[in-house]
Amino acid sequence: MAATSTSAGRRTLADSAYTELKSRIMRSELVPGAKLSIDGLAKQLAFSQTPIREALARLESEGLLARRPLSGYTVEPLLSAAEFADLFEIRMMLEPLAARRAAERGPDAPPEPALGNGDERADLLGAARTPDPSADKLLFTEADRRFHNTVADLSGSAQLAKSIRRLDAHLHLHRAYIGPEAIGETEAEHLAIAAAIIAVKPLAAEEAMRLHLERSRVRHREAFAAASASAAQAAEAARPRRAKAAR
Amino acid sequence: MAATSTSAGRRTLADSAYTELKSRIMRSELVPGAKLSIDGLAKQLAFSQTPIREALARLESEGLLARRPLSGYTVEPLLSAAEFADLFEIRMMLEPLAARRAAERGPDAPPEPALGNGDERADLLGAARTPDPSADKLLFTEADRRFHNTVADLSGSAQLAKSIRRLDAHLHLHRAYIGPEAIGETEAEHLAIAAAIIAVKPLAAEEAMRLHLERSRVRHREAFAAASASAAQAAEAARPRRAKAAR
DNA sequence: ATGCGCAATATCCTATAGGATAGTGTCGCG
DNA sequence: CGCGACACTATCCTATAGGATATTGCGCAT
Repeated sequence: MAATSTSAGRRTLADSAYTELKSRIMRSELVPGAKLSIDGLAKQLAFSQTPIREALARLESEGLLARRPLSGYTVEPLLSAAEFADLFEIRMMLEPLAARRAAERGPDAPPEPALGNGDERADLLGAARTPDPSADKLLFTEADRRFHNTVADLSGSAQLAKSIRRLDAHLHLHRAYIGPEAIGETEAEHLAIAAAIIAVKPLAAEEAMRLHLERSRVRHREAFAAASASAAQAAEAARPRRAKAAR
Repeated sequence: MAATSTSAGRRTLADSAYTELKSRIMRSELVPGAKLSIDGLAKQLAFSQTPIREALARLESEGLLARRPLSGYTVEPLLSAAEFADLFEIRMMLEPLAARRAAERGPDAPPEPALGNGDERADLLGAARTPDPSADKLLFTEADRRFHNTVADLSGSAQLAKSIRRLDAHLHLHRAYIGPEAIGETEAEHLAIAAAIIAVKPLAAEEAMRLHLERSRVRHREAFAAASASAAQAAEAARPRRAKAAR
């Protein structure tokens, strides 16, 4: 699930720290601009510094954190309006292709070993279904990401899947600000895409994804203003002396 | 230059280790499948384990290394033929757009603070020029990467630039296998793209980039076979008892 | 001869301590 | 009253040591 997948086996402390910190960023417990103290986190999570360090290095590589060599890590700022538009433009190029490929491959395509577990196809409809109309926003966020990642994996192209997967790292805040009525629309569009893929209709799948992204972009645009405003004041609140610093 | 840019200031040991290890992978001193011992590297580079750990974590996030939780890091395998094709298909979507944008912005575009230093435009022609017809292959590799990254930065879209930048991580081996006559062709195509951007001709720049990628794909395809064969036997040689393990 | 189980080793993972550096607050001077 | 220099503190960076785990090699039974 993580972009940096720990294939299988034991969960090491570095993995736990990585998951925990990423979750906090997703939940907006760590607002953009907040400073992450390295041994502060170590004490707080009851880990040593080394696993924290490793987790922070990964998060920096993903673009969620910024590092200033002898000064510490800070949470990267929110997407600007221009970056937001660019992001959707890129998605609009990549994801419809992924949907088309997923449909083209058909139900009995050879399972790509490098990609997911192989049961993505069975999971497709499940992933398309959003958890609950009035459930936690975070669940919706996660479900949305999961569906798009599932389609990306089904495309059979590891490169494409990785590119798509890396894009949505910055969408968490905007997703969180989406309205409840949008959840139903999103689910319907997801189901349409899934249906086209299952029915092996490549062009329909591509078009459905394109439509979904276009509508999603409009939906998010409203949420974008709210998120920006909220984040701005949160960042302002974080500016004073170690306000939101991780204790 | 590195995808994980260390903004500015001091170079920490972790940065040095990161650069050194990445360089070794680029030079094929570390072949795919080779095992990277963590304290072996520490002794060899005369660092402690912690900075090595941090460097490895970053390289893993970039996709150059694979990690198995309690077993160590290994160099990721070379691109398969299918992945190679996919990679160029993605580049073909992203990079022409970047070239067009770079030309559209014109010479006096507001310098994007989040992006490079701002002197990319002045550097464009310099970057287009390949170092030497018969120079080291590694220099060509680096120059090629630099030119494409420069164009990506000039696009003004941070998201687009990051997406493009992340793609070329796996191209190093194939670039290294390119023939000397291809270097001249590459330079000519680069110069054409740069000229179109400088002349503020968006459509020409886009088309020039598309043409360059198409020709590049054909050129690389031949190199691909050679690289695959060589890498296969190298991986075979690395299979036996810790053959290429980092001492 | 082949497959299985056990022991030894190398390696990773984690914890703690010390040196170095950037940021902050205070004091004194112009 | 404003500004510069100094010292202090918090934090990062690096190094070393010990416990836990996977892998490897050997021996034995089938």
